[in-house]
Amino acid sequence: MTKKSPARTPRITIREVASDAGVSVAAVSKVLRDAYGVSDALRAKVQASMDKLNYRPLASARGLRGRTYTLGLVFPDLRNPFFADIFVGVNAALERTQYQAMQGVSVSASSLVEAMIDRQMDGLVLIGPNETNERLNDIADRIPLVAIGHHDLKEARFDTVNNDDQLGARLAVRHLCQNGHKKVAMLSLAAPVSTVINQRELGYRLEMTEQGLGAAINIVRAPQVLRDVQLTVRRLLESRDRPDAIFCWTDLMAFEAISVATELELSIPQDIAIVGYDNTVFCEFAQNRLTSIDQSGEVLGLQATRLLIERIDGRSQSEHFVVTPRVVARASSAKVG
Amino acid sequence: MTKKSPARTPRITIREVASDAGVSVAAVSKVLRDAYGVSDALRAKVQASMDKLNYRPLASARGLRGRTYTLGLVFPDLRNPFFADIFVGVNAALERTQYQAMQGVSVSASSLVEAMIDRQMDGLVLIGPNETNERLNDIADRIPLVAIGHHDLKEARFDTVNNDDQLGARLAVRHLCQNGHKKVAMLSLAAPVSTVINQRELGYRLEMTEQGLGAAINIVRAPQVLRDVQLTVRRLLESRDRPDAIFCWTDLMAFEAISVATELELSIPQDIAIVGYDNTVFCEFAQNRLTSIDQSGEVLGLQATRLLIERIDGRSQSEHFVVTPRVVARASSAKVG
DNA sequence: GCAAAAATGTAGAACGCTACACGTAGAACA
DNA sequence: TGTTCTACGTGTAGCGTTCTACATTTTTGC
Repeated sequence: MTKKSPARTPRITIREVASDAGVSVAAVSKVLRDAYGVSDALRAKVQASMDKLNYRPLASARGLRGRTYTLGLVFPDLRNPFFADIFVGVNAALERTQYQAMQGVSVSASSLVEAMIDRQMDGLVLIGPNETNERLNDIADRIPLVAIGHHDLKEARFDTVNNDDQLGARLAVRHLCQNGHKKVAMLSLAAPVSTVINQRELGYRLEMTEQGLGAAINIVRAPQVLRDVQLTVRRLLESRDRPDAIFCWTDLMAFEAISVATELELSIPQDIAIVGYDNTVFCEFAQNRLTSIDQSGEVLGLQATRLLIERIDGRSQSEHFVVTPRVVARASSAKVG
Repeated sequence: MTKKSPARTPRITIREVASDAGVSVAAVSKVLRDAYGVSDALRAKVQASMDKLNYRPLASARGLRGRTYTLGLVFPDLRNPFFADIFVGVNAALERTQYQAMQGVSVSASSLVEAMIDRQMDGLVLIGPNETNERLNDIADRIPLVAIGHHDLKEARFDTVNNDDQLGARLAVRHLCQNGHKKVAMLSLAAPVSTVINQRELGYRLEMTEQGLGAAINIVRAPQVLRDVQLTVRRLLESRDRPDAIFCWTDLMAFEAISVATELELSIPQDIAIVGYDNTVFCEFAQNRLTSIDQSGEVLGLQATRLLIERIDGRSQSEHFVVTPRVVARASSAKVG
């Protein structure tokens, strides 16, 4: 089955570095790990040899005894450009460390997480995980874990990084109300993909009530499939008592809402105002001009990575970092009347 | 520096499986690798033990002797949803294999590739690599390699998967001409990110000439930065002899072009027609309605993965797979006049 | 100046797996 | 009957690191 592959030049090993520098293998390892008990002279000598031979430690071998200096990022999907922001933050945090991030994508994180554990990741960042608290705790028992976008914190044995989704939703509703929109509907997701949705729906409900619009509360849930979202929005916009604003749980959905509204020749924001969530780069485009809630993905990624490395280094008490979201107002929700 | 981490339950090893099944470690390894010389009875016994103990082989340990069953994907950027299509194809190809894909993102693949080699990836798929043929050959000498979106094939020691970018560009121009647009400009990238650009520019030139529009050839190059693209497009659209169509090298750029045109209150396609490349999901939206060239990312990903696994299994002669692109016409390039 | 403590370096046993080299038993062949 | 194959299992030496335990040297304290 497996034929012989063409011979490849063998790698430089720690042994060769040691012999080149005239020291022991253990000494080189110490330098590598920045461990205790290394004189400046030794370090310099070893560094010189490593540079000269262009030595790079092999992660698998390191992993067998210690760590691999690899972090796993688990994304729920690659389509949403918001995740790119998170990634930028992760990379910023990794700068000047030995760590490297590897991403995986999966709808149900389960099997991917196992695969990452098999591959000796030193720690995991789960983004918007569709998992119960219990399941996450199980994972955390096996590998240092940080979750971005998970709000169920009872006895969490892992760290979390979130924006305040409840507040974000409230800000969206408040902003719409301030601009004269009353019948604010919310476009949400049918399958509760994560606890994030619950928080946003809750925030929406609370703020609507607080604004005295309790009677207008209207949460419409669409499946994640493109076609179905459009159908759902169309039904909403063609309904007898059409809302005058939609708060969409994600920019991506908001763009679809804009699309349907455009097709129905409704004008935005006069006939229907729209607010999204994530403040993706696409919001800026003139054809969208989408008001959105910014949760600074970059900060989320940066903090999550920071916490993860701390955890790998031994911290066992959980920490929970929260970012305050803010409204970025654009034309799609401008004042009317 | 490194504190003691909380004790984690130790992993099940191949030794425990062997002892549970009452066979040798070597036998278990054979079953694991589907190697020659295993009776059905033995296999069944071992499988049962593995299932019972919930055994999972450790990739690092495997990597030290054989392969890790991990493939590395190198993306140039995460923002472009086109890459998500490629990823879908990759995963389809990996179904029912032991392999798992890990992604990394980097503008200059260099250091990421090194990191992936350090981490014992069995092979690499480089997507739209900004690298010379020579450099890619160097990498291919060290690890099985497939490039998606690389056209410089002289003596390539790796496989490539491409759509016919030259043809794609020709189709775009031809389509625009057929719909009555004459002064077709091309919006390209300032820094030649990959050989893909050259091919598309070449196709544009050739087809323009063939259509008798050689005099109207106009390639405008913008840096990859958002703000600069908008500036470049604005300058183009406000110029004395404004083109009546723009062929954009990427959907993402096309959306920006639409944005600027909208701001300038030009109507699409009457004042300016626009065609993109990649046929991203966003093209479908009513606010974009973007005509685009489809290069079926899913097929690209699938084929690349297939080729890579073949190569890991020992093939050393290069193969080059080409997908034929097609025009997906939408309103942004409709017939005028 | 001498003991104790601190600093610096080394040897060598793992880590979990693969793959080579072999051993054995039964089948096929002459 | 003996001989050669083939199929199936096993023993074990690494793969390239880390890390504990220990040996040696230097510094410190008095």
